[in-house]
Amino acid sequence: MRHGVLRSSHTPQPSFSRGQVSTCVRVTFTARAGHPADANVSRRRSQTHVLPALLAAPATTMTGRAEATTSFNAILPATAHRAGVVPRSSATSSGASFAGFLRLCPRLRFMAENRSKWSGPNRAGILCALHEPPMPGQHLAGLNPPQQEAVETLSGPLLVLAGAGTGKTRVVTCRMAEIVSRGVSPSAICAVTFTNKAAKEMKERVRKTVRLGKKKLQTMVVSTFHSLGLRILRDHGHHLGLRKGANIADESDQLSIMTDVMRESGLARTVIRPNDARWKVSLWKNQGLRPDDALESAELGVESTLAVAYGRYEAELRRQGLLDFDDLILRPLDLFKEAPQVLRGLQDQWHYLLVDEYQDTNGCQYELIKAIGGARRNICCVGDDDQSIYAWRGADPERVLRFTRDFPGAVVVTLEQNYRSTGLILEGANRLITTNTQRREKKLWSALGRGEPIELYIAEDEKDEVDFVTTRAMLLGQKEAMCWEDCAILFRANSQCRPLEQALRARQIPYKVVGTRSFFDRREVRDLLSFVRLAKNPADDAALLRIVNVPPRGIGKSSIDKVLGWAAEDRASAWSTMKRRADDLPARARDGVRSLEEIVTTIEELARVEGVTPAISWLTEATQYRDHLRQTVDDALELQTRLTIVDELEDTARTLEATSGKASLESFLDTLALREQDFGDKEDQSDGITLLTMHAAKGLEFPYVFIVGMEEGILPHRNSIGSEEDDAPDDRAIEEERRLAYVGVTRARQRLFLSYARERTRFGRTVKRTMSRFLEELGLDTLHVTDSTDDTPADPEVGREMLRKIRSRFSGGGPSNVDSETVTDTKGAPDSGAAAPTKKAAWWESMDD
DNA sequence: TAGTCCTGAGTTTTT
DNA sequence: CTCAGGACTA
Ligand SMILES: Nc1ncnc2c1ncn2[C@@H]1O[C@H](COP(=O)(O)OP(=O)(O)OP(=O)(O)O)[C@@H](O)[C@H]1O
Repeated sequence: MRHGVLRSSHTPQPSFSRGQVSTCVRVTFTARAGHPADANVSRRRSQTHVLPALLAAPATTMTGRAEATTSFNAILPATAHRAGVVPRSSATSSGASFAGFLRLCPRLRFMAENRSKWSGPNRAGILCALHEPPMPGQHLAGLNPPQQEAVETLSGPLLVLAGAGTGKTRVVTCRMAEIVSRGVSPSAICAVTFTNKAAKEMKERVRKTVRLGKKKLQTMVVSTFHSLGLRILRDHGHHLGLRKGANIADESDQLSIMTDVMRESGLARTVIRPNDARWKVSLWKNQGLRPDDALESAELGVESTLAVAYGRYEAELRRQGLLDFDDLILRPLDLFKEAPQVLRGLQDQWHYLLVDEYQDTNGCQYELIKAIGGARRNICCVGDDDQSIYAWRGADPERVLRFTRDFPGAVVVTLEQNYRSTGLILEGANRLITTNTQRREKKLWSALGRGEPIELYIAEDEKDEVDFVTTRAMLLGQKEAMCWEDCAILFRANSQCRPLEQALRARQIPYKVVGTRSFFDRREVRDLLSFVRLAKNPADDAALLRIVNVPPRGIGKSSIDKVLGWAAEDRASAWSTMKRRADDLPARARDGVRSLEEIVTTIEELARVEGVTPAISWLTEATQYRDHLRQTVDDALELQTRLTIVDELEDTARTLEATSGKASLESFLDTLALREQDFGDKEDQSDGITLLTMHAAKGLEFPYVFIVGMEEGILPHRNSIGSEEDDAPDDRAIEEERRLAYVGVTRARQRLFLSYARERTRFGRTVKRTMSRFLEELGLDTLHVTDSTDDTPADPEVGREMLRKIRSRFSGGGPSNVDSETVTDTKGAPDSGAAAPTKKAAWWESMDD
């Protein structure tokens, strides 16, 4: 078959989007041999490139089933080898390498999974190879010998220590399946992960692996550490004197409480910013240091004053019946001391504990798990010291290496085969990580062939960089039939996300953002939830203060101060005091208190009787929150955004109750506080490119990965580099950054695109940037580099550089020309606009257009 | 009490 | 540059 250009002749739907192509898009496959540009394309494509293109054609043009199967059978082994995906010896249509090969073909996978009409003999085989593991009940079949050993080691401490993509998580899920298949009740299993995303992913994998009904399955605990801690506190917190309605303090509550206690402790915000103070206190808590311990270990001066403030902070939280995130881990430990019978109960309940990403557990989390493991010590941890990226939060990168000391007699299993990435990606990752000195040496190899080289794009500026990403992504959609959902864009900091979103939106490429906290941190959400919090826990002064006069109801600053004064005298909560002594306030304020009281009690009643959804709807009505917004927000677009946020909050309640039945205010607030549920009603995880930080990406994988901002100052982050005057750069910090880069790189299965910008506009100033040291360490000479200005190596001569810039502005594509390949194809398939996949722009996205 | 204007600080990563 | 929070005035 000749190479050619895929051109959609009917709907502008050149890219392939799962779930959208129920009817075949007609694609003409035009051979373009002889075109001057083709020589270039062919040469470049002679590696794996050709493969997806070939597969894309039959998938869209074929109608007959027989044709489909024969074509696949004919093409697969040969092409696979030619493409370098599978070594010749294993390039057959059966066995593990076939599976590996299939995983690299999103299009094929899509067909096998979604086109029920296609039922050729290979379908079962393909599905079998793709699904994880092959079929429910056959979980052992998809494992290599060391994995099997780990899965079958069912008693005593077990550590799986292995590099990225070696199937550690698969071990965890299959081990759970194995436990269940031996007749153990799923309720005896508790699996813990670090992030919501990972927990969700694991639940999904378990669901596919275990042969169990939904009911039974739900008795199995698969959750994050924090949600596990909260569960324990909710069930048994009364032993600690924990108030029934204890609320979870969000970041801004923590901040305002911290600001208060700092003032009381005589700690000026110029000395240490409240946010930094909060951060430091959180670190103490994560290390398991109580206020006394902190005071003892603190250096004299600011730190010891802060330790005092820490004590007050804790007291204040307790007074208001609040828990901060760290308490969710810390307080269960107190509980176990206070009420050993509770611990014994848990030990009896969970006979099997599993911890994913063990390298990220901090001191307290370790204690928690160890305690629940008890004498049975039936703890299975999987991890990779090279992927430890949470030291800043109290995790100890060496903890995973200490496992055998912490749990004497532990079985340790190591895995060496990487099933995720193609060779060149893996080699780069290995080169990068071996630069670290503090690490355990590991073997890591891949049988997936060399694959494509890692690509590096050197952009002119930040705009050029995002242009590159979107252009390249569209191209991959057109040429390689990339599903949007097979693609992810990774970045170091959340702030890098916005520009990407804008660019994607401009091209109408669908996307989804993972874990951005922006929804929950919106003022509208926090306001409305504060009413709910108050309804649940009248002692929650933080919540009261936020909404006491929102929307304005005549309770001004002086009234509030009065109430706070009385409350302090009586040692009572602000809300109860306010209600009790409303008559001592000015008439307007008194009326305000009465109406607030009415609102709060009604929320509670409504929620109790009818559920959260009506309670929230009623709340927005009763407070006339929407009208309030209409009055205070002038900008029409901004208003629209905020109104939609209110809608989305209602939808969130609705979604929660639709999936798990009538909910209590508590479970609603908890779910939101722990960010366990996506915001709004988008349970229908629409297809789209995934945008997420490298931290959030840990444990996930994508065939196509972009990593942006490969610059000194971003990755490694400048706070980790150490200041210029500082002679001793912080090696530990740099090594963590390097591990972070390693995590990012190892998310990619098939293609990896790195990029950085030569200059960036920050705070209105244009700043020159330099390439990340990690690029050098990955092996710059192995990267396929494309420069924004030219493909020839950068010329130091300034004049010529400028000339090039000018020239590129006039050459049709604008300054954002990607590599020659791109240009060629854009000509072939005239910009058909963004792919069809329509994504209704989510509410929060319309904000900054 | 509520709205407007101005200053100054901000960019790490998660629950 | 942009947004948030503080000071100031009606
Ligand atoms: N024995 C196996 N045969 C074929 N594929 C496998 C095998 N084990 C795991 N895989 C596949 O390899 C990929 C990586 O597996 P998994 O996510 O479990 O790795 P991991 O070690 O947890 O990675 P990370 O360290 O990045 O979290 C997955 O796509 C998984 O399906």
